[in-house]
Amino acid sequence: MPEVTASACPIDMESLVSLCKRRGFIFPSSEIYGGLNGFFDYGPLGVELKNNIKNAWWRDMVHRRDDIVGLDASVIMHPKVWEASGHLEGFSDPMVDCRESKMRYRADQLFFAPVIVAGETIGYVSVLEDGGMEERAAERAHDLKRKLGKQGEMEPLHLREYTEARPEEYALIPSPATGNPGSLTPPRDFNLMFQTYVGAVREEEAVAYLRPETAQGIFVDFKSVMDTSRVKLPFGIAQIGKAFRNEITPRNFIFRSREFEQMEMEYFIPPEEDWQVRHREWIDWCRNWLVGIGIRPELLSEYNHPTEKLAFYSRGTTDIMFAYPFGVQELWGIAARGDYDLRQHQEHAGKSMEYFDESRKSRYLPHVIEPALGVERTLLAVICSAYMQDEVDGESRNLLRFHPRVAPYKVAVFPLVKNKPALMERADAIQERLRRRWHVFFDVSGAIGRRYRRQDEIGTPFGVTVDFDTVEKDGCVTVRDRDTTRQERVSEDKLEGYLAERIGD
RNA sequence: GCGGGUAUAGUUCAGUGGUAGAACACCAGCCUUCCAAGCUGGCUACGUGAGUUCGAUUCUCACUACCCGCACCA
Repeated sequence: MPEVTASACPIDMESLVSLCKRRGFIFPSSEIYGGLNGFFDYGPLGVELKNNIKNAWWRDMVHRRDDIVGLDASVIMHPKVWEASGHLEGFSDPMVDCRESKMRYRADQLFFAPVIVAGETIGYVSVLEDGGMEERAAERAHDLKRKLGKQGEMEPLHLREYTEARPEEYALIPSPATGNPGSLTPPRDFNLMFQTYVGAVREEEAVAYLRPETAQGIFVDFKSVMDTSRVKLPFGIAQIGKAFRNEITPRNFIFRSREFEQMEMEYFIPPEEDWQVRHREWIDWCRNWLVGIGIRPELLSEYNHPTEKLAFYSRGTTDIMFAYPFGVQELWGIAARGDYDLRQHQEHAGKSMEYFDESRKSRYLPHVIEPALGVERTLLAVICSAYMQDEVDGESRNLLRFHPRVAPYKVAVFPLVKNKPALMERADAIQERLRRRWHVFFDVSGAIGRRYRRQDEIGTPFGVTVDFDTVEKDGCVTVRDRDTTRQERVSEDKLEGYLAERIGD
């Protein structure tokens, strides 16, 4: 299989951002006040596209399966949820900057050790974490000893994380970039959770957090759902909702923003079931779903997290990647999380999270497979997949070939000309009727060709034109196809059925 | 967070120390019998805040946002 690269993406970043703004898909947040880094607004077309993506996911994930139920938990939850989940502790990365070289490192990936020769500390060495760091640290220690002309036996190096350095040691540890001590800052915490206060009084006890992921709502409500929904293992709980992360550097348009929306599902399975089989099933399901809403399969790839780099609670994670204009990046993460989350909440809350298995007459904590997908990342992938330029009769044409399921407008209705009342009335009656079922765009101004092109650019799959024959002769309208520009005469009473067949849902 | 670049109309771009122009787009009217036609008219901009100056969109500084690279992304 050929490697998927960003250059495969049919649109560059600048054109993409410009198109989104120009056509009313996405605006910078609070633009009249200068904008706000990491936040975005969705315009008339953007909100339709976004809702269509969410609805498609919900229908396929919840309505069209008998083993998954839905949930909508609150954004702000008890602060202890985030203690139990590990986000309060682990969602922050201590960072260290080198003031001289302007390099930045994660403090837990920077290791240091004092060099002790003949009982005297002659200096420090530092290395970045990797397989050969022990050897490199030893080399540097010997270099240091030689440089200072010290004699005597060197004690074995004891490497420690920079996070464990004592304050008086910060100035003594050399920067890995320059080799000189004195330029490293103390480790600084970046907590990615937004803080707020519950109630009008701003005091410590009132501190709460905006959720950084929707998944914890599912784990916390696991028992309630189980007790009320007559679900039996294996089963899943799905949720769509906003999440917030105070990212250090939001980048790449809506790809990494501070306020975003997740579509997450936790699929609970018996602990002894072969999780790898389930995991694979879900990866395939997710990939098929993406292709089904119009994402181009040749822009998708998979990335398996190497076992040694997995988060401690994860047994295996596969990302479905997409070739965005700015690189091949994670779109959908499918993680096997074991029973970590339920176990944590069981311990912290002191409430049993166990499932009683009727068939085995035993109690246990289920394990979980978690497919987690960002709505905005999906939306971006949908636009990138749909974008194309082609040529019609020598004229270049921009179009978005949205799958009808996600297209903001499903059909546009036009009177061929607007200065003939008979055509106007008939077209108006048709749009009224179609509007009961679909989102319809009604456009009377300009030449008919221009109106077709306008719809091409916003991805409306079908155009319906009322002409003189419609009114005077055969009662048929012209249905024009966005992708092929081909036209077909369809009798007015068959129109709705004709469109329904092609739009689906 | 660091370095570099950018900021003028909805978009893409001109331009000036003395109140800004084009193209396309958009709106209205006329015309128009199926792929961005034509004519007429119209709307809309110097990112924000200071400073220098008689006067700043233009020069200076700060801020904000965006783009590229680095770093980061439990």
